[in-house]
Amino acid sequence: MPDHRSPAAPLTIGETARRTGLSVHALRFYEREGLLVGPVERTAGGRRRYAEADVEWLRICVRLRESGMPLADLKRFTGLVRRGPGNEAERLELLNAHQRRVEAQIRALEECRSVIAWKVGVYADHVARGEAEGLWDPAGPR
Amino acid sequence: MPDHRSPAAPLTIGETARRTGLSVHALRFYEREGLLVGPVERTAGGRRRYAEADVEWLRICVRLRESGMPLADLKRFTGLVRRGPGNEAERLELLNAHQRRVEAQIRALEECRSVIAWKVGVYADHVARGEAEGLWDPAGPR
DNA sequence: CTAGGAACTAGAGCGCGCTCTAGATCAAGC
DNA sequence: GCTTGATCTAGAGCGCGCTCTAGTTCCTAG
Repeated sequence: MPDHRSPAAPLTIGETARRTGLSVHALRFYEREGLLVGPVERTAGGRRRYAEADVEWLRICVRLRESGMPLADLKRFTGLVRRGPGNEAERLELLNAHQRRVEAQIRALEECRSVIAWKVGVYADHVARGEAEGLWDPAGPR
Repeated sequence: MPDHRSPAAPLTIGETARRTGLSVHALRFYEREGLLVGPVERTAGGRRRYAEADVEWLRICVRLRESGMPLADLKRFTGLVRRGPGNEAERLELLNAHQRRVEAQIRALEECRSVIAWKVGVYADHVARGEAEGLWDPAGPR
């Protein structure tokens, strides 16, 4: 079965920035830091040309970063991937650990949310009462 | 046996740190930054004595911080509270805005979680297959 | 009285993750 | 050729939120 998709024209750094949500600066920074699996291609004039695979990898990086993975861990993970097949178990372990952290984060945020919601309730009540009665409790809620 | 509850014996900075989860350093820092509603009491010798109300306020601060509120916003909120009754609507607005951000954060994290879960699935599959067959796809998943 | 730990102040320092600068080069359109 | 804007490199700088230092003072126990 033939592949209908075009051979994915390489992207400039600007286009890659737009597609990943990273800044151009950040893209160069990530590269310097070794957060890309393979070396990025260059034009004769020295400009970077990103392949689709690079963009996909970067999108995963963005997710990992968004969810709080430190650059150091991301670097470790990238290193494993760069070293090629054979260490999938290790990669899995790393991702699993991160996943657990993400879940903990979500739980923590949900708790915060409920505390804030309670506080919002207190104020909403207070405001409603105030508007109704034009009277504030001098020792009201903080 | 001393009563840790009622007339709420004032707490040392160390005890307050333990109860709020903030460091002693952070407590002093917060005070300098004007993140406390009222001035903290002092002993004759100049040591801080925190009241229960301070601890409660700090616990809210911790939740707000944990959920990503910048110190600057926290400071604004504290300012409103310090100015006393009359600006509850403004406080409510601030908290509501933050609540929306928290919800957005949770949604974002949940999306990350699902991306990561997918990736974990890919690897888990890979590892299982590899253990079963002792064979790795040279162009396997990143 | 003495020792040891907790707390005090003012201010410097730090870790993270970019972000920005400077000065040069490249590439596309007129 | 010239202009304009994107990109290049190496490295400095920054914003945030604490954290740590130095040198001193307080307080409690023995």
